[in-house]
Order: sequence, then C-alpha cells, then structure tokens
Amino acid sequence: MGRALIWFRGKDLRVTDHAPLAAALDAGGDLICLFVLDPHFFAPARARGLPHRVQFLLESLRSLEANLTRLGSKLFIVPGRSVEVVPRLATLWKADRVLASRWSEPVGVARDLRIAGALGRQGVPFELHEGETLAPPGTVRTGDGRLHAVFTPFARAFEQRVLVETPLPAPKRLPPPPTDLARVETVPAPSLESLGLRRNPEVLEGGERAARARLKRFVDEALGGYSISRDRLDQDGTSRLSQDLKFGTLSIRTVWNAVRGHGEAARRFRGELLWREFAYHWLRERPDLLEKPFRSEFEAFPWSRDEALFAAWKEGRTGYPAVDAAARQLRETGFVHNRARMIAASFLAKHLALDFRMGEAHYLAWLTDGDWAINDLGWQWSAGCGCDAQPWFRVFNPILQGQKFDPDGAYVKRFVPELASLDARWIHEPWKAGRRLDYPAPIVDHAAARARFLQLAKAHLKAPA
DNA sequence: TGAAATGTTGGGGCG
DNA sequence: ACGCCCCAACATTTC
Repeated sequence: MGRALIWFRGKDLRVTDHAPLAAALDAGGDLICLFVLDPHFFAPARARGLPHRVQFLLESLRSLEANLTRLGSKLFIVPGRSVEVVPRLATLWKADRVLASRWSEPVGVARDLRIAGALGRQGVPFELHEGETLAPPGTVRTGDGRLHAVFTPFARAFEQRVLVETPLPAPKRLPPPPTDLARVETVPAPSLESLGLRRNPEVLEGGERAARARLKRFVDEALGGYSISRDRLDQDGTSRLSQDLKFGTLSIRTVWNAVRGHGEAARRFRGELLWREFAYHWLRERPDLLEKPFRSEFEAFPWSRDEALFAAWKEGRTGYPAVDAAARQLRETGFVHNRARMIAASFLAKHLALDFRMGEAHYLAWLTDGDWAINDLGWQWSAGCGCDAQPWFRVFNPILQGQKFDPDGAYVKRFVPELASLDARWIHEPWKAGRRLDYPAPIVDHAAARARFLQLAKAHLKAPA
C-alpha cells in the first residue's frame, strides 16, 4: 500500500491502456490524479497562436476529467509550472511515488530530469512508464549498436524484434481520492472562451470516446482501400488519428493492435506508424535535429528567408492550387492531408528555396497533430536534408501532383473557393483557363524555379569542401 | 512516398 | 516492295 500521484500530461490524456494508472491501481493504495496547467501555455496570447491544438487539448482534458470522475476518482487541475508544482504537491500530499508516461522529446526530457532531481532530493521516486511509442526510442538498433539511417531496414528490424503487447483495458473503477489531502489551489479545465478563442467545428472532437469512434471508422471503412486512397486528396482515405496519437487519446499500441492482420493495406498503414517510431528514435538520439539538418552537408545551405514569399506560401496565394489548398486547409481546419503536406513542403523548400525550418515552425503551430519528432522528420525529408530523406533533386511538380491525386479538383475547390467554378481541366493550372479569376498568378514559374533550385543545390552540395 | 530529358522500339504513312 | 521518316509508347538515365 502507499500513495501514488499520477501525473497526466499533454501526451497521455486517456484512461485506457494508461500504464502509470494501471501500475498504481495494481499496487493498491491511494491514487491521486493530477494535471498541471501551465499558465504560460494556457495564456490567451499563446493560445491564439496554437488555436487548433489548444481546442483539441482542452476537450481531451475535459474528457479525461469526466472519465476519471465516472470511474470514482477525480482529476486535480493545479495551475503553475510543473517543475515547481509536482515536487511541492508530492510532499504536501505525502505521495510515496510519482508516476507519469515517458515523454522523450527534448523539452520533456529536460523537464523530467529536473523533476526527477527535485523529487529525488525529497526521497520520492519518479517512475516513467512506456506508452508514448511502441518501442522505447533507441531500443531498435543495428548490429553495431547504431540507429538505422534508412527506414526500411529499421522497419524490418522492428518487426522482427519488437513484441507489441495487448493494450491494457480501461479500469472498471478507481479508488476515490484520499480525504486527508491538504487543500491547494485548483482550477476548472479552462474553456476556449476564457482563452479568447471560439470553437472551430472543423477541428476534430477531442477526448477518448471521439478517438475510439475515429479508429473504428478507419478500421471498418477505410483500411481496406488504404493503399490507394491514402494518397487521394479528395477522399477520406487516411486514418485521421494523428491528433489522437499526439495527445494520447488513443495509445499507439491500441491503434497498432486494431490494425494487425487485415492484409496488405493494413501492413502499409503499420508502416506509417513505424515512421512515427523511426522519428521518435532519431529525435531521442539527436535532440539537435530540431535545430539542424540531419545531413551535415546541408548545414550551410543557402536557404532563403524571403518574408514576402513565405507569407504567400502561408496564406495560400502562391498561385498553385494544390499548394494553396494545403495552406488554407491548415489554417482553417488544423489538419493537412499527408500528400498535401508533401506537396506544400516540397514547394516551400524547392520552388521557393525557403529555409525548411520556417515551414516546420508554421506547421507545428497550426497543426492539431503538431508533433516535434514527426513534423521535423517530415520537413527534413521534404527538404532533402533528413534521415532517409527524399533526394534533393526530386522536385514535386505541383500541377502533376494535383492532377494525379485530386483529379476532379474537389480538394482544391473546397479550400480555394475562388476556383470553385473552374472547369476540372484547368483546376491545377488556372492560368491556362483563359478566364479572369480572383486568384493570383503563379509567384514562380514551375520549370524555372525547378531549374534554379537544382542549380543552387548542385553548386552547394557538390562543391569541394 | 518524382519529373524531365533522353534513348529505344515499332507501326503506319508515304514517296 | 522497300526504305525512310514521324511519332507515340515505353524504357532508361539524369537531376
């Protein structure tokens, strides 16, 4: 027996397959559930810069609170900085140990080190449990102990060596919070309105129940055709689970387990989950990747930082419909289709030769699913400077990509309404329609921009050191 | 998890 | 009938 303080954080907002909760419940004794509300993160000015993420997080937090209450426990939401709050409450509430889910991204590692130190000085163990990834980052390695630099061998090694266990069920009930707790300031889960935001109905609903419904929809309706329809901008062929993995409203192994078997399409989807593992492996090994390219020959690459071009890209007025639709989908809905992310990223890094970190930061702020490891890997992949990246000379043609993956222009028309009445024949190259449109001409010519980038990259990357 | 340039092949029109 | 050219279709190479 003893008293466990379970510290829920922004990446494990669930009660199902929650290792710290299950471990504490197994051990018996008192159980206190805590969420620390950092006033820095939950400030109106900051929230306005990340509106979609904040909305999803708040809904998921309220869902977690309701679920814990339903199970007989309670979520204490305490304002403050976690490095201060957690050690203070551990002492004040006489916890014997503090449990949390591992958080392996740089800010989480640094914070957990400080907290472990502070708790250690108070004689309280700090236990981090797995659940963030299928395999703890860094555990899948080559024969000589290095991380795989190429995805395919990584995936093969993962499948051979990693045994993904069955998810833990949600607890049937939880012990009520102890009655002798010293009173501390708690706050209700903030409302969007209190942060100066209005609910955006385009952002998917937060919380475990909505997440489970999405998983079921995907497995029942979309998984079978995943291999083909995953690339279609105009279809709902993707899982739409990214924000649930980001905030932990579904555990990664719940998703993995739900798509076991199911043939080739499911194997393809599991491959995408393994890209996530790959990204977490590398970021844990190389926290500096958030600042610099994986491939060192790109460290001094002469990227542009042209603010006018960047603004056109962010606001969706480059004149290339597929690129602009992606930009507007991001701002309006907090989500961008995977194929559209690639098209938009390629355009920024190659046609515009802008520093990929500008796009990376913009995506991280506006994506509901914005995840450091995955976002960074994706951007570095597109810019050609990443781990197992696409070659620098591979330049997506935004017109062809649009024609291939949005043949009727339905995706473009949804997010670029100025083009709604345009014939599908011209939808990806509206300047050829011979019509006056309230839509910008291309800010760069595709062929010229492509040639310019290839020349720039060749000169920089092949020049003798 | 590309695209464009270049090379090759083969059928048909035509002198 | 034959060779030549044209060019679409496909393959290979290059960026």
